[in-house]
Amino acid sequence: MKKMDNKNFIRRIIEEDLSNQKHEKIATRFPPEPNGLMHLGHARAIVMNYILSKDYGGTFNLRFDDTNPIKEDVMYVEGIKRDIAWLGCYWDNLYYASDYFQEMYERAMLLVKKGLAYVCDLSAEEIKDYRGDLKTPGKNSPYKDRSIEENIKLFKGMKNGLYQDGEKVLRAKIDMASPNINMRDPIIYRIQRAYHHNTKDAWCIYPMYDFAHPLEDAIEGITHSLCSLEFEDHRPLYDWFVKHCEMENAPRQIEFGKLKIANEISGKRFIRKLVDDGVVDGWDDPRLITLSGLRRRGVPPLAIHDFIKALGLPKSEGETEMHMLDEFIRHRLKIESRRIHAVIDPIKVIVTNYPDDQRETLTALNNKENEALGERALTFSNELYIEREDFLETKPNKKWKRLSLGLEVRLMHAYFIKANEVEYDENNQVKTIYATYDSETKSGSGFNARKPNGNIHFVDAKNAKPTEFRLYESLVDPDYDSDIDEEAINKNSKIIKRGFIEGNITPEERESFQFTRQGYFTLDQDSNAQTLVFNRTVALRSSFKSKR
RNA sequence: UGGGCUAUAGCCAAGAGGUUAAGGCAUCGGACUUUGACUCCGACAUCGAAGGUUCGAAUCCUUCUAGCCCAGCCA
Repeated sequence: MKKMDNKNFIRRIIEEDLSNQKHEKIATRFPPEPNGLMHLGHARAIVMNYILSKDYGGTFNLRFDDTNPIKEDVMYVEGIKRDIAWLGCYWDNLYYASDYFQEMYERAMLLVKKGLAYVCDLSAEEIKDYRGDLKTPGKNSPYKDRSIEENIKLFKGMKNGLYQDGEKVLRAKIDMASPNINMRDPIIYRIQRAYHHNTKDAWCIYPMYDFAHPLEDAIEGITHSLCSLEFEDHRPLYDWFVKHCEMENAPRQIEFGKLKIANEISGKRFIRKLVDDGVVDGWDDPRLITLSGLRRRGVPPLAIHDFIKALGLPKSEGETEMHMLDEFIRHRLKIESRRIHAVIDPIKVIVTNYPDDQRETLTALNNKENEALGERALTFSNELYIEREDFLETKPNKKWKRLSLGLEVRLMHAYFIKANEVEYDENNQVKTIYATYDSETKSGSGFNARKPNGNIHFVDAKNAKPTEFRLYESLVDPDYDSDIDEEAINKNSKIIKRGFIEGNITPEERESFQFTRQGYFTLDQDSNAQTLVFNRTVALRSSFKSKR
């Protein structure tokens, strides 16, 4: 796969700003609200803000937008930091919106003193009524004309806890008839007595996003403030606050399309329900596209970077197929992982002409495309396991390049074996294959007198590690074509198989392997001394089905 | 039907009046192969529609059509 890194309109803007000397260096930020964990969709914003700052020699801040204490929790602060660090997007500065509460209050007071903000006593419901709707203009609040002095006193009172929650709000004085509803005297501060994870009980008023966000950006000297499309009609307000609050730096808000993945669940509320109902095994379930889920599944962070870069930063909103990420994952794992044998669904093979008390050790390269990964010892005896799907009693067609009765295949890194007889179990399933091997055909010997009917992998049954394989399929039924809801959940999205890997392999923590001919798998934290547990990260591509 | 956006192949996405309309994923051929993998070669679009401007339009104009977002004291 060739590399690609799409140019995008934001790069163009940045390059212009740099060449015009509008900015000497740029500053970006990722501003999550700590009310849930990050998923692949957020990765676009995280990676792009990070990459852009690095590519143009600027800075990248991580800033928690913690302006609503009733929804937020330190637990998410820690989780988000961990996930972003895992992605390798190291921040130059870590800030919290709450660091700026005092300055925000002062700037809001400035607005009051300039006659650009007022305290409104309308109830939440009345404010909604006065706001009008999409087609009808709003009406002015009866409190809009209070004197500046009164507003100063009232706003101070709000801050000092003189009023009940919800009793008053501070509003910007803009235009109740604006076709842009965001400009209809938006609320700047609300009264909310809630314990804040950072500021504790210092404040009983909290700023609203539309007011807080531009100030946060301006205070940090952010030059390019990227956000998603739904904030496009908030931009006039963003600019209004920067201007009227007399901020020194005027950041530019630029909107891009959110990254949506087809057939995946990303709503925080939905994920939480799946976690609570036990449909998935926590926020880090490998079937989820949360960053923690992807990590547990074994996705290399750089594959996510590759994916994000390939997608670019468009203004259109489509749904990207998961296949695309899969390909970037394989590409990253291909070189960096050891390639070993694992039999996921075993059938026993008895090699009748190999002495029962004999065992030999063969050597195999761990990755022929990356010899730095060294080699390993692989054992061979008269009892082996091969993959159930690698055997059919009679060759079904000329394309069949696996084992059948009377045919010879090469066991990779070992010998040719020929299947002679099968034994069935009570369910009429093949239980044991009796085969003979040919000592002339040892791998590496240069034997080429006969061509085998294919090459398959195996594990020495006398030296095999019991392993649980967790094979994941889409959590969402691919055939479900209406909007994703609970009906769409694929109940068989997690398939557990029990088999073996080579006995001489000792995986490292979270090591990713290529199990030859099958796919990439990563050691799961549920592994223990008796049984290894592997998550399938992604299967190898296969043209087998389409050729059959 | 108020305002703000979007529309290029099955899926993403470059493209800024003159290019054979990049590239990736997927698909389909073929070569190679001790992974039916990898790799390599090859195939695969007239740009939402209709008009217009121009010697020349995916790019400019007009009118349509379709989809998304906005009426939280959420972000």
